Amino acid sequence: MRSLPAGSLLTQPVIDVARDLLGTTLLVDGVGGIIVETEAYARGDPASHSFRGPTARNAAMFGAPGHAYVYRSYGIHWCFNIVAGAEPGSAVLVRALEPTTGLDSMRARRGPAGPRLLCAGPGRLCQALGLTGVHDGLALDRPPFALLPRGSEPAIVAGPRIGIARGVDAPWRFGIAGSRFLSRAFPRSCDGPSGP
DNA sequence: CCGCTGATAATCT
DNA sequence: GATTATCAGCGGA
Repeated sequence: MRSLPAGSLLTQPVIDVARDLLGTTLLVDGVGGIIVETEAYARGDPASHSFRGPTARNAAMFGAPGHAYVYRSYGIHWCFNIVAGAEPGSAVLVRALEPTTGLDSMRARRGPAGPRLLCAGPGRLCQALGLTGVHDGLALDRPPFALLPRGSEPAIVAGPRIGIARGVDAPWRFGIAGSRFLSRAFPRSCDGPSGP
């Protein structure tokens, strides 16, 4: 199953790619769902792993767009990025999916959980889809990966990125407005029933 | 509902 | 030796 050629969408500025990936479907061995939350990490961005230049860990970030950058987080979890952007050293962290396919496989890996928490967060998402370091550097337009185009452009909300110590002012976290599958709510938005 | 804390290991200074 | 793009579990309001 082929989709989303690496040349077109993914070579725009990484901020744009982070927004354009919302609503697309990510599958790993046929298990996955709709991307509902992303974060952009740019070259020259103090929050990015690429900020201090290429290393063994971030090598994939300096490779071709359309490949995976997977790294271990806090010694426990994995985090999955889509290498993208007009410049090398940029990537989009995929933070949450709306699960649509292979829910049983996800529960088998994550344990019994409501659909809302299966892929809500970068660590949970990787556990549910079976993503690990072996996927680091792999191309996303061929198995086990599939990245399927979205239908129409969703309504998007933006806010500061989560869990970082530097670059906290950049509003480079993006989500589908009103999604129940986000890792956290967006601040100061009309997203949700109890808004101002 | 909210906030705090421990777990746990690669990576980098 | 410090830091880290996290999560589950717990306690309190």
